[in-house]
Amino acid sequence: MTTLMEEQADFPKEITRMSVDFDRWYTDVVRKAELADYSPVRGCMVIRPYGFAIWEAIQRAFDDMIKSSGHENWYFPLLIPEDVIMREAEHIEGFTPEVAWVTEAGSHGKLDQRLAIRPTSETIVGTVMRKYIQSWRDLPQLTNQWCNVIRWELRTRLFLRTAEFLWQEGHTFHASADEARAEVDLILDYYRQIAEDWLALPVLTGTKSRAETFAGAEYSKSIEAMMRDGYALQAGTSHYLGQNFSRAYEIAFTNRENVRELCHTTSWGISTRMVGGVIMGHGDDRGLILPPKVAPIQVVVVPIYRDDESRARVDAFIETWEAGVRGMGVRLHVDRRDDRPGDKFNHWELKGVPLRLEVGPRDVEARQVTLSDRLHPGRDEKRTLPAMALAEDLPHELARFQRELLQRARDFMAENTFEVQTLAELVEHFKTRNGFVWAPWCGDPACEARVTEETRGVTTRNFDLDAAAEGACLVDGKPAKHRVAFARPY
RNA sequence: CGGGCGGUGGCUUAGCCUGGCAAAGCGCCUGCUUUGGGAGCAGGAGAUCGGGAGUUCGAAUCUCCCCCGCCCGACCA
Repeated sequence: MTTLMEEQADFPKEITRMSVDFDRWYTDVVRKAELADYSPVRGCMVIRPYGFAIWEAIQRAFDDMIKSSGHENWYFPLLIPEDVIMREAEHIEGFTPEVAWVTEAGSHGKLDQRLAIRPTSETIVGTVMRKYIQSWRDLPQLTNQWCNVIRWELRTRLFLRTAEFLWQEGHTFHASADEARAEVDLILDYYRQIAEDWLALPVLTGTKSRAETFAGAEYSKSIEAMMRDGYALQAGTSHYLGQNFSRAYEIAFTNRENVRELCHTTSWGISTRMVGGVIMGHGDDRGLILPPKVAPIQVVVVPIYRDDESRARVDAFIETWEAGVRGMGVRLHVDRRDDRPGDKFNHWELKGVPLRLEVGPRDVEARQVTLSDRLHPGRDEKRTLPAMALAEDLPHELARFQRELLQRARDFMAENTFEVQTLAELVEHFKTRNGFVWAPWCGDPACEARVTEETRGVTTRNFDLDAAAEGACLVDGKPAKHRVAFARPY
């Protein structure tokens, strides 16, 4: 009884503990950390400044990457005429269940032709780009747009699956298949870098099975991250579309030999879902843990004082080093609210701020600050740093935190990655735990479907095309073509 | 889209079965006191009880329709 109460007292009272109910933990954290909230519109969310700032950091990082390789930002229309979106059969078949349509408009009344609200833009981009591409000299065209899309999802969750979400969608047009395939790999590696270097989330990179491939693509590749509950999150996809779309939209060019050829195209995207990945990939029972590189606030300062006099002394002390620290590019916030320190500690831990500096009269005396680390929140693990070296030390502490967070996630992924040879072993595994499970697979969609059926929801995530497969398919025993990762997906 | 549950000040909820002045804790505002891990006292503001229709002298409460959310299932490039 006492133990239970003490234990509970040690954790935020406003969020459900992860170990009790992961889904509720997630929703509680998203809302109480002020990342996002529900809206009056079914399945659509409001992204609040603290959550949007994380997305903005991801945007900046990725935008810089693609600009460095010659990609350009465009904007294409939100509304896509029905005849345009319908032209690629396989594509529209895949999307039809989720497309929202505009059928009437203001005083105009019913429209002659329905307009789809973009669920993705391959069709409109192809239709538009067709007129800018005539010669091999016009290629490659490396386009990207940052926008919103609508997919009428039946079950929604904040950030992870919403009816409207924000993303970037890249659409590129190439003269050869090899060049387009290389583009797919380049972008996939950018996505890996965003995940690992910025979000501190290790990922599996590989090719999707036929069943998991984008509608209309020749093949799709993805990055898959592991969440703290062992579920997989597809956090980015890069597709080789072959000539499927250029055939349907007549996107052709005249080559060096004066022969007309169809373009080879790609498309790729990451979305606000990545913010969900950060939350579920790093969080704990106290709330969020944010990677310094994308944290809206990297260091929070909590002044501690007894009276007006000590308050003035503490403030003056903070001012002696605050500008210097900011000058090093550190996103610092001084919490001067008239609340008690304990309140502030819990508040900023819930919001996942990497580092906290506690500054009280004792620190002022010693010309130092007390450092508390979100990865080691215990009272016993606080350290002190000399104030005069803060501008130098804090960037190092943040870099250390970033490394440690990535290592922690890597360790977690390693501890939750397994290997099996048979369907029976795989089914047994998923009865008691989650994680990534590698197994040999013959490539037959029927075998894949069988796994999903017997495990009630486990699917293939991706596989390395170049890796040699050994052994017999876990389902039908035929020679394995791939070593594929299975997991429960979000 | 099917089955189940829920929506009451900013938040968490009680009240609903059995119709009769809308209530508590937290948060918010003011003052005092306090401040090194979620303080205390005093006073105050804040709700057309998710929306609409109906039954009734009277509806948060009963009936019907709709909206939003949660859980389970189906679906998910």
